Amino acid sequence: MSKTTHREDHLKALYALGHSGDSESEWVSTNQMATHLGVKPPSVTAMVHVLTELGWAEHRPYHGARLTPAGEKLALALVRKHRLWETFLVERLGFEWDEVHDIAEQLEHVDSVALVERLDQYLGHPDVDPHGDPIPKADGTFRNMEGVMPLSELGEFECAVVMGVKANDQTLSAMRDRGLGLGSKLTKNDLVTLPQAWLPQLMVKTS
Amino acid sequence: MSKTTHREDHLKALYALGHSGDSESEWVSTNQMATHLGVKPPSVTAMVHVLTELGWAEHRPYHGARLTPAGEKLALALVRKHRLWETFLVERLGFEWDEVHDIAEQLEHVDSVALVERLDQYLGHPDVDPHGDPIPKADGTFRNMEGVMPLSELGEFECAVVMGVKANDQTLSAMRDRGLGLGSKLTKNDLVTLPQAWLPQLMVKTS
DNA sequence: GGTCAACTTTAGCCAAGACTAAAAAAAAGT
DNA sequence: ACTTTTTTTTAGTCTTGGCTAAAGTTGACC
Ligand SMILES: [Mn+2]
Ligand SMILES: [Mn+2]
Ligand SMILES: [Mn+2]
Ligand SMILES: [Mn+2]
Repeated sequence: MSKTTHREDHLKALYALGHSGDSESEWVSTNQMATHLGVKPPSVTAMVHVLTELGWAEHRPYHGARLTPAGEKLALALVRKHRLWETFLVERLGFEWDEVHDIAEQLEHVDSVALVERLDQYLGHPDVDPHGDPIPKADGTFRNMEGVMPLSELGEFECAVVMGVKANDQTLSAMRDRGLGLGSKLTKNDLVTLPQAWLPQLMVKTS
Repeated sequence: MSKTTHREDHLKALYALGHSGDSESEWVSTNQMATHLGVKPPSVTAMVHVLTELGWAEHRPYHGARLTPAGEKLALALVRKHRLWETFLVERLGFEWDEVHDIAEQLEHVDSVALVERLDQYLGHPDVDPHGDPIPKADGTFRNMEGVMPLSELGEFECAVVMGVKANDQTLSAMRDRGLGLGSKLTKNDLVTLPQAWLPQLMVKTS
């Protein structure tokens, strides 16, 4: 990878791991980063030092790292590109939702502001990507996602609609085989029928 | 750049420089490669050794390098990707023909066979890119381009049609300002009116 | 054929990012 | 509180692809 691509992957990892909860940006441990990126901890320490030097992250030794506001802005731009490309691949090229992540992982590093903005326009300024994840706008704002929660945390309900899904490609493929997709309607009965592992992965809204 | 991207750029350079004439693949000098790629000659020598080791090029020291059949196949796949992306950028995203080369230079390195084939289908299997250059098919065959020659080599003619153009972005932009594009009709008068430097760059066919 | 200029390769160095092994710090257990 | 385990950092090495400077080769020109 280019120097830039490398830094971008670490920024994205910091962003993804720091926002896994609903709370503010959390401190992310070196081990978490290493696991997420598929490298060894010393490599992460080195890159965190670089990001700190660039003003994109701050580092408390033996405690963790997190993005600065500047780093967060860059990370959001990457997430925006990733999700726009995924949308293009599914909406225009006819890929399935379990086939696009790895390709978007490469496309997100193409450097051209004009390209991102034209792509966004071409796709009609979509709000969410094929997995129901919100696409940040150019200014970094998000679509409001309130009322959406994991199926596992839903209490009493009559009917729920799938608004998104947090799963790897293999699980996404299996869900597709069962006819699950964005907009699918679920009933109480599905709580028992579906694989239990999927319940926290299916993001739903009552209807 | 990634290891792969680097090798690919050298393969493309060998291809481009080795096919500049109409003849078979020619030996390409180290200096030519270095100039083309914007690096110093020793760097080229090193990469040529790597490509030779991989069976993609052959090297006659102090004489030059050229692609093997295996290397040529890989180079053609890259040219295919580059030109398909350029076509997408112009036809679908509305870029001008002088804005797409640098972006395609990045997109061509995205690694996914399925992506290239779906893109080709999405674009309706185009024969030529926005600059009139033929797009190799998946099997490596080309559209026949006979009858096309530089305007400077055209003898007597009544009317010629622009079939392609060999120019950098700056020149392409200037041509666009003059209303020139693929399909533009030229008359004898243009031989005097147009900038003389453009005559060998405008590929035309008599009509 | 000898000389010289141009080109190419080799030799040796640097930067970036990976790794392993060892040291240091923090957390956990008793 | 003291020991032990886990996590993180540092130290040192490897790979890849840049570079400059020096040496080698080719070929052109007398
Ligand atoms: Mn990536
Ligand atoms: Mn997604
Ligand atoms: Mn390229
Ligand atoms: Mn082109």
